Parts: sequence; structure tokens; C-alpha cells
Amino acid sequence: MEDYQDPLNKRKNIIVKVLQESTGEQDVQLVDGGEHADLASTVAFTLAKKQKTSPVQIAQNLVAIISNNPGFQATGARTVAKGPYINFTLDTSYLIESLQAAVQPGYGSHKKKGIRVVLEHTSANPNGPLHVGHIRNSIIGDTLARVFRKAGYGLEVQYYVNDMGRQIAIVVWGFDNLDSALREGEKEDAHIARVYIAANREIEKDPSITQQVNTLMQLVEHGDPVTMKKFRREVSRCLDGFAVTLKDLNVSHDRFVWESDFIRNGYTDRIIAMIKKLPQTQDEETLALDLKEFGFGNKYVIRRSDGTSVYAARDLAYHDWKAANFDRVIDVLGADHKLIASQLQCTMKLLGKKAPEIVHFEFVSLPEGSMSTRAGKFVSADDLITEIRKRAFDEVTVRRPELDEEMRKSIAQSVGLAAIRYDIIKVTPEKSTVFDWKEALDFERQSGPYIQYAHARACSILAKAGTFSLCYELKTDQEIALARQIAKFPSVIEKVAAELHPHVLATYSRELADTFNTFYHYEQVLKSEGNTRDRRLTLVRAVQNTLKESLETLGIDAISTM
RNA sequence: GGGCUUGUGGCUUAGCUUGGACAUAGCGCCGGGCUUCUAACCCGGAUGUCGGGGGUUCGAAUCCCCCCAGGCCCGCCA
Repeated sequence: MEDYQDPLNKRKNIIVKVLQESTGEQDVQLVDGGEHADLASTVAFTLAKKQKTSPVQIAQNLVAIISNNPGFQATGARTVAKGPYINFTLDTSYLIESLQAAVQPGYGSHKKKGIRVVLEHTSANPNGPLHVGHIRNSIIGDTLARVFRKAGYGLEVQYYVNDMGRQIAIVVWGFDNLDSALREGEKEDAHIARVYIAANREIEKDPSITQQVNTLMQLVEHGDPVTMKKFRREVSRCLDGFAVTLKDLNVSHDRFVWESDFIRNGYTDRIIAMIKKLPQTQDEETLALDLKEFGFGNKYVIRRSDGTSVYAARDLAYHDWKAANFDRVIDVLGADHKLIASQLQCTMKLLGKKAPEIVHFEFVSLPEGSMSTRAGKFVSADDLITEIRKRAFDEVTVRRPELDEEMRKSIAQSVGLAAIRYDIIKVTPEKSTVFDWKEALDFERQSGPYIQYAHARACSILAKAGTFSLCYELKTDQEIALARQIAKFPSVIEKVAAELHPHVLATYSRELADTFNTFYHYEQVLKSEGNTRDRRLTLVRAVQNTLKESLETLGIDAISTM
């Protein structure tokens, strides 16, 4: 895989170069040819204006010139003018090259880039279980992490633990003052939420409790050992609960970074000292930045009048540390963080430091409104996982009654995971969504299980085929269509890493499954003979491997039977 | 009030950064296909003022301006 170069891009680059040489234009407008061709150029329109000639005429002339270009001829592509469009049809050589790569383990992986990336995701406040809004963050983040590793980046995934917020102080107050014993069978994070919700109710009834909460916050800020121990204990218990959920979702972090550490290690004081030197800084009662000149209407407060730091200060310290140790810093954050995140980016730039790249995702709400941990209004990820596994098990039992229970459970677990992850990742992060049980529990149609099914189907064919000799040839339209889709995979990985749009991989994987399913219904594999059988089995091997790599990059198990 | 963002068939959704040839798919609806490699599947059909209005352009879902509607944000919270 080391020096593998995407065969499609290789040819595309040559065509672009030839077009540039032939036209003298830098922007040669190479677009997807759709049903007409593999690639097309609309440069004739642009030239028509400059040359005052008809674009149809120009296209014809250019086609003649390009056809005679030796570099172009070497690609094996053909070009014809269709009206004003210059169409390019590639020969199957690039598909053959792609197939040879596609049957190898690790297809789609790019060579090591020597760039170190730190990716932060999930980072939910530890005051209750992860709900379906949080896991949108986790799944976007984890999918991006998988894509970055595949795209050849060195990667560290971090969870930033907000362990000194008001919410945690409220939790600690609840444990000190309310009935807070762990109930039979209760998970730690659900336990924390129960106490947190109850404590909030008490505060509503008796606002004087707020004073006690404030005291707890001050104690922890000033490093009181007893209080700090309490905070850390409750936060840790909640994180233990998160760990179970995240494992069920096949989501992982390399490191948990605690917010309070940035107070203790002096990084917060250090960044505050640097901020003080900025011309935008106002050091009066509070320490704040006036970022009006950059379009921010409100002040960006760094330190309170009582001398304690606010969240923003610790966050800056954290990002300073990340910027110093990594080449790229990426955060996955909810859209509600857009303002403070851009203030942070702005401040980092003012300090002459690397600003983080941020992937914002919009909210997941419930049909009855937005979710709230404090009000106890949320669908927990654990409930979703439990329910979907149950549904998946019933489904597997209906379809595969001959399998033993252990096997059915194992398949159900993988299918459930696929349904959840795909349902969430398929939608562009910019779109807010409403959680819908019916859609989340859907195993058919545009779903993770649909893609798993295509993969299992390919595995089944290969298992029955026995040994065969690899044969890289393409004859029928169905074969070519499938090879084309397989060939796109490496560039999809690159595109997702470049644009930070993981849903593109979801769309691609589904289209690959679609194409394979169509192929499957039109072309016989096992019953064909000789050379035809070998070349189709080779294609099935390639699509199986590409589906496997796609699914695993989506964090979904590529199971071989279901 | 200001800022950010979304608006694509009945519902969900791709495409928008980088303008190009009949706007992508799924659900639902109508009609077909399992003694044939896994029917969690496939094939065909109906369904669209790409929120509305202007503009730029040979060409706009895509770029610009205005408006409408939804979401989010504007704290010495995190």
C-alpha cells in the first residue's frame, strides 16, 4: 500500500494538465461526466466568451488537439465533444489497477503523512448519562478519528473532562444532603443524574442552597483537598458509566484530560499572563477581551472579579497545550458552542498560536422539545442501545431461527450498533434532527444493517466459492459499474479528512452496497464458469473487502453472516 | 434587537465550499419479482414553484442582495 496512488486521480491529474496546456486556461472546469462520460470539461463556455466563437466549435477543436497529445494518449482515455461539453471516457485500466488494490487488506489506507492530529470529541459534562444528543458528538468524532487514521495521520483522541463546573458542584451537594444511595442495578451515570435532578428540584424550592453550591465551587477552585476529592469521586463514577456506553457504541478515546489539571499545573495562570499583554485586554474588575474589531459584540471574560478563572480560561490553557504538541487541533462541538468557540479561535490567533479546527453539529431534539439532563428530559444512549439490541435479536431470530442463541445475540449486537451509528452519521452535521424511535430502530433501507447485509452476502458467496484464481477483467456494464464504485473509496477517505464531513462516507458506503446488490441480481457468480466465474469472484472479493473497510471506518462490525 | 445556521416530492435526505448536460436516494403510495449465489434484497411507475422575490451569468439548488419560517447563541455558567 505504501506507494499506492489512486489510479483515478492519477488520470484526472493528467487530463487536467493536458487541458490546461491545450487551452491556456488554469481553471479548466473538470466536472463529473454523469451518464455521458467519466469526466467532462465545460471550459468551452468560458473560452467562447473570450474568443467570440461558439462553444460547440471550440469543443470540437479542443477534442482534436487533446486526442493528439501524447500524454493524454498514454492514459488510454478517449475524448469526444458532445455539443459544448468535452467528454472524457477512461478505459478500464484504472479500474483494473483499483481492483488489484481493492482485494488487499487495508484498501483505502493512505501512506503515513507525518502529521500529528489531536481530536477532541464527546466531552459531555459528567452530570448524567450520555443521551442521544451527546452520542451524535461521539459518533461524528469517532468516525472522523477512524477516517484520519486511515488517511495516514498520527492521531490522539481526547475527552476533555469538565470536572469543576457548577453542575458537578450541584451533584456533590446532592450527595452530601439528599438520599443518594446507589439503588439495586443502577448504573453510576444514571445514579448521578438522579441525584442531580433531585438537587435541582431542591434548589428551585430553596434558592439559598445556591450559596452552599457556590461555596463548594470556591473550595474546589482554591484546591481544598476534601472538596476536590469529592468532586473527583463523583466525576469518576460518572465517567465509569460513560465508558460502558462508549464501549457499546464502539467509540474510544486515547486520553481523558481533566479540566482542573490546567489550574493545578499553572497553565491557566500562564495563559492569563499572556492574555494580559494583548491590546484587546481590559484588566479592570474582571479580566476580559474586547473583540469588537473582530465582530464579537460581547466581552470575552477570562477571570472573575474575585480572581477565579472561568471556563474560557481553562479552555484556552487546554488549547494552548494541544497547539504546542500537535500539528492540527480538531474539536467536535455542539452548535451551541459556536460563539465561544470562535472567540477562542480568535484569541488563539491573537496570541500567535494555532487555532483549533472545529466541527460543529446541530442539536438532536425530542418530538416534545429539546433535551435537558437537569429536567430529566432525554433519551439515554443506554436505553437506545438496550431497545435496539432487543429489536435486533427478535429480527435475527425470525430470519435465522436455525442459529443458536449465542450466535443470534452476537449478530444482534452488531446489527444494533450498525443501526445506531449509521442512523446518526448519515445526516450532515449541519442539520438539526428530531430523534425518532421508528427511524432509529429501522434495519432496512438506508441503514447500517443494509450495508452489513451486502457485505455478509459477498462473504457467503466467497465462502461457497472455494479457491479461485484472481482475474482482473471487466466485461459487462454491471461489472464496470461495480468496479467504478470500488475505485472511488480511497478518494472518499481523503475527501472526508479534508472536509471533515463524515456523512460523505456513509453515503458512499450505502451507494457501494446499492451497486453490489444490483450487480448481484443481474450477474450470476457461482454458477458462471471458467474465466467469467473467476473475474466475478475477484470483483466480489474486491467489493467485500471495500465494504469491510468502509464499515470498519464507520465503526460498524463487518459481520460475515446475518 | 444582533449574530450564526437550516429550509430540496406527503415524510426523511444527497448535491451548495469549487455554478454546467434530464436534482440524489430512502420511506410511504401503485405494480412486479423468492424450487435460482442470504428477499435485512431487486426491478418498474406516480409524486419537485430546490422557502419567496430580485440580481450576476451563455448557464443558478449552488454565487450576491432583500424578505419569510424554524433551530441555536448573545452570563463574573460550563
